[in-house]
Amino acid sequence: MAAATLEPNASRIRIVSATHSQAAAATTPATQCSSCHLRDLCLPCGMAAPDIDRLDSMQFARRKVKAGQTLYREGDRFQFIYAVRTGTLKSSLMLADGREQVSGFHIAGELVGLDGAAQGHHASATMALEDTDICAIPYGHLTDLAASVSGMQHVISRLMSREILREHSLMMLLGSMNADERLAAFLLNLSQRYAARGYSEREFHLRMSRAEIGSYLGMKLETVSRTFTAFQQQRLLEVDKRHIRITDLEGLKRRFEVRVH
Amino acid sequence: MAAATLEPNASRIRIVSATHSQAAAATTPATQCSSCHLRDLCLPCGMAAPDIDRLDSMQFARRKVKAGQTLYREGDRFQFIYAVRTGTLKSSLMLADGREQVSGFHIAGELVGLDGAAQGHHASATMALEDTDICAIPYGHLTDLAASVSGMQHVISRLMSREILREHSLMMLLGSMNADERLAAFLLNLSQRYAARGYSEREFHLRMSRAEIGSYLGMKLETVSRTFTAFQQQRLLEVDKRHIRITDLEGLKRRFEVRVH
DNA sequence: CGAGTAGTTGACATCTCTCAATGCCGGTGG
DNA sequence: CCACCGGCATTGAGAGATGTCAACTACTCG
Repeated sequence: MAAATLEPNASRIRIVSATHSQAAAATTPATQCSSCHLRDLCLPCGMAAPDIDRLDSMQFARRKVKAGQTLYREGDRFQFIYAVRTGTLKSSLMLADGREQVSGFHIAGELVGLDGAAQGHHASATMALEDTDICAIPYGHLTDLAASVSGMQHVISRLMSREILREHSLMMLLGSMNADERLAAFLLNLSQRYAARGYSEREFHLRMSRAEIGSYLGMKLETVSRTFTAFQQQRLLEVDKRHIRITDLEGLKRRFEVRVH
Repeated sequence: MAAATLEPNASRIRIVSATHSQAAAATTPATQCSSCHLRDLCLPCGMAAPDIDRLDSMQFARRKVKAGQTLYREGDRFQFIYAVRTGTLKSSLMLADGREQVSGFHIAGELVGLDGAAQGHHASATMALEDTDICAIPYGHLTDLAASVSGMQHVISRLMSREILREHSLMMLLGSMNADERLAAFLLNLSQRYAARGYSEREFHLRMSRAEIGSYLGMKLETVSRTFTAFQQQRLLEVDKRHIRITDLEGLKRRFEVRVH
């Protein structure tokens, strides 16, 4: 439903900024990892300096994705993985009957699109929730590089394995937690990710709707909304639409006693 | 709970067959991929003949795991991935309060343990549901090989990406399906996997308890049981404890119109 | 100003869980 | 050999959580 209403919007936007077409070369200047402020979070994370230099030789294309525009759709050929520079994306899968399952939200420094490596085409669709800036990393070049630079092989596996872990904890959440625990886990996860990027861990702005949060957490938007107000009444949060202030971080953590490592 | 009652059992067994200790070298003769009857499903799947020959040079150790015994535990050092030769395994994660979330069941020709690659230790535990025979594949050797054999790099990424896809569909299942759809999806998935191995797609024996199925599908064992009887009343299945006969495969598919393709 | 979108809230329906009783089976020990 | 026990599965009744439907508000965009 959300997808159905948003797609026309996406194409409207595409007409305005027609240069940003799917899978096209960059319109903005290329970028080097070594000088990127996200280098400690993103692709080069954990790499040795000489290996990062090799990455620089690849000159990743930059691209802007407007709010509501899709980066790739389910079934699109897998050519790139994408590093988020600024902004927020969501990935989602579709059931035949139109039900949407949001499989992830991605913020600055995170990598998107690895799900395509198995079959050569993307298994999910990814859309910008706000105006977003990305690096497009040609996957083929990356694996070529891995053949010559021994450390690179490890980097790729680590990226994928990290993705597997991420999905593990989502499965945990969906499989064995109730609504309170799910929302608490979600907010704490976001909080940590913002904190790692130097933003406040207690106060942030959600870029996604209640329906999108609900889909991600396996619950309906009304339940998300009710859980937000419940948390507010328990003095864990202050909520004003999409603006969140965590007033009792410890209390929130107590809701969600997961030992996800 | 399941884990707590089964662990002592595992160690009892270990005393009896003391040679099969965690992460130890094989006690059974090593095996070559090229002559394995599972080669088209397992690790070498999709590889060129010369590359498979390179695999053979690694001489994977074989190991037996008795029913109830664990292959690795959460937190164990990640050294091997394991290929199932015969038998069935389950992987699971634990919440701090003891709730278990089964994250997968693995049968012949499937690979287990890749979740450890990100952090160097396993994020889940894996246990045999029946007497099981595996190949232990040293992950370090595999990545070394990837550095010299260009095709191998691709194989590893494909394996991991496949794991990501598998978890995607589980997320879909947990996030947006009801009890009927979940159980139908589970049975159809099993059916397909057995069919791919030359077994009947309509009749098979479940190696896991109702509680384990329930944990995997995010529902309670009673609900699993009730759903089985409902399917039986609708003439979709014949169920006798763990023996399943699918009498209306198409009808079952209609329950679960997922386009996970 | 009017239409559309997002969010909140209430009332009620439905689904799944919880607790409890029972049956079945295989293994063990008298 | 049989009685007993423990584990697994099934079933019922009732509770509780979440979903559904609908009304209402606030806000944005044209």
